[in-house]
Amino acid sequence: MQTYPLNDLVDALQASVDGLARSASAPGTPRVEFERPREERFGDFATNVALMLAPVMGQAPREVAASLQEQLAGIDGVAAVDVAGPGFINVTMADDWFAGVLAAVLAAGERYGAGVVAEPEQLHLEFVSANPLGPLTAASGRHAAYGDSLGRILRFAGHRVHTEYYLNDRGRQVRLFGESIHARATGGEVPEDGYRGAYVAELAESLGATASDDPAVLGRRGIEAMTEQVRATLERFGVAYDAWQSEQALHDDGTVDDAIAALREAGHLYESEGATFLRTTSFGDDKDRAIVRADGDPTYFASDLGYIVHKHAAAIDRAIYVLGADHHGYIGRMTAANQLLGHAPASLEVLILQMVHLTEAGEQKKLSKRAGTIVTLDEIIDRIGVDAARYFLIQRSHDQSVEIDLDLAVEQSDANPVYYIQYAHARICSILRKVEDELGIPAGVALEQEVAVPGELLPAERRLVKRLAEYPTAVAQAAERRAVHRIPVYMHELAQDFASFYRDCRVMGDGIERPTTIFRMQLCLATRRVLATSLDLIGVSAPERM
RNA sequence: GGCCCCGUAGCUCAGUGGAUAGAGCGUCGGUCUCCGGAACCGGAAGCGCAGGUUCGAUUCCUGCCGGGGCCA
Repeated sequence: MQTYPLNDLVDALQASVDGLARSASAPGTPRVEFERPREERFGDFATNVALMLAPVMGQAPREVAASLQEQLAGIDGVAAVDVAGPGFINVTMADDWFAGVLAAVLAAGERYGAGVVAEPEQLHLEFVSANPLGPLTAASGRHAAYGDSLGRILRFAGHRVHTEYYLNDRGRQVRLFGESIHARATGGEVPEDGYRGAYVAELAESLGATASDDPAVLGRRGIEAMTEQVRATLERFGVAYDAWQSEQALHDDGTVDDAIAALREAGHLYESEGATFLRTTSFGDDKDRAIVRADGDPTYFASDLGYIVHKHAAAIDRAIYVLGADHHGYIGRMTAANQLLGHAPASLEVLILQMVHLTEAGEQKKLSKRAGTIVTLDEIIDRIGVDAARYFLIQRSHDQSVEIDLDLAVEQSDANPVYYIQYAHARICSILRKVEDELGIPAGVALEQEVAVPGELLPAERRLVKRLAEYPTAVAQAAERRAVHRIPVYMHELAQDFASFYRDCRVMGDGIERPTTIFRMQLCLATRRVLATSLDLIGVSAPERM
């Protein structure tokens, strides 16, 4: 596990806390966490660990804080330690420590903030997996943006991640899809619950479908064509999978049969009214689930069983499913199936994404793929661009529904926070260009110089370095909690801190000595680095000019 | 009827037990001889309701009310 300056500070205090807890034979020891103090004048970092340690020590919080205070004061880089309020410990860092942080960022380069997980896992991450029976919708766009970003974050944090799109390319829907295409080609009636979107007619034409075509064949060909379209949309959206897994292939290669055989062997199956059921209730599901219908046709759930076997064939620690809120009912049967197949409960993790609402002209749009009233991901990208779309779709917690006002996104795109962050990046590039042009100091020269604080740090400089120091923590939180939105929140804060620095601290100009210019260039370089890597974590570009 | 998510500022949302609850948009008022004004500074404005656990609850638990969704 990679550690960074802030980790070192936490570890040092943790050691003191552990020692104190041991000396008092306390049963447990609280975990040290640093946060921002209530007010900046209190110090650079604050911790409430004394408040948590007090009950297990049987002492007053302020007493505990006082004992920790001495030990903290002895740590390298700590300038002052104060106890405040009910027992908060506020720490002020020395300028040298800030220089050390900056040096650490520059030395780590694009790997700064990487490798923060203590126990790396082999992860299988499945997301989107929308039926290829139509174009990707806005909701799929959220899944794509979230899943892809999560994959990037988990990898960056230190996990090994394999991403997959599961393709539902068999079953009743495929037949219906073929019949719908056939109907469009011949001018006949689209089946009762068939697909009516305009794209079906276009598909019929591009496939050259005629009345003599077999609907079943049309369905397969239609799915192939739609899959290619889905793939193209995702590629345009910056989303690439390690693999695409066909449902049909799981049947063709015997994986589904093997899964069923294994479950039968273990005695988890039974027959009822001609159908075969899996005893998912033995692991908490609401009811047992059919896996083979009375007519001998395997259900979708049977395919899911095969897919679980397929995922675990790669010796993974955990399979992560990103599902929509409309699929939360699947959690029970999936977790049960995972355990019936002999895997530990923790080896399957389901993340539920809430819905995406689109509003236009002041009213919420009703979306239905079958009725053909959809807003496609391609349309959204056309209107607001990949960067804004990805940012919009992940900036909220995954268990919060997302609203996109299409009019606002177009007309007031300047108000989009993604531009604010990109602007900070572009502005830094501009400053560095200017310093090179006018003073003849290229970025490379500043990078090679040892970091040295010229004189005393200004508040805006301290704020900016502190924010940079917090980046590894933000990455770790995003990864641990699967909280992709932590990244845009962090980036925005960083961009704000840079804006204040820009206002208060000139990199070049009258009265700015060379050491100051070099130091501030280094600050710019470190900030640009973190902006660029964090933007990349969510698949958004970091432009040098806007 | 059962289950899931949500209720924080006018709006959209951060904040998974600790100090005086934050940001964007909107609003009101300021800042342009200055490295990019797509900017900066400041003001007004908020935890749905009621219990419980705790030294301490926006956060955890229960009930109610309200919004959304899935299943039957």
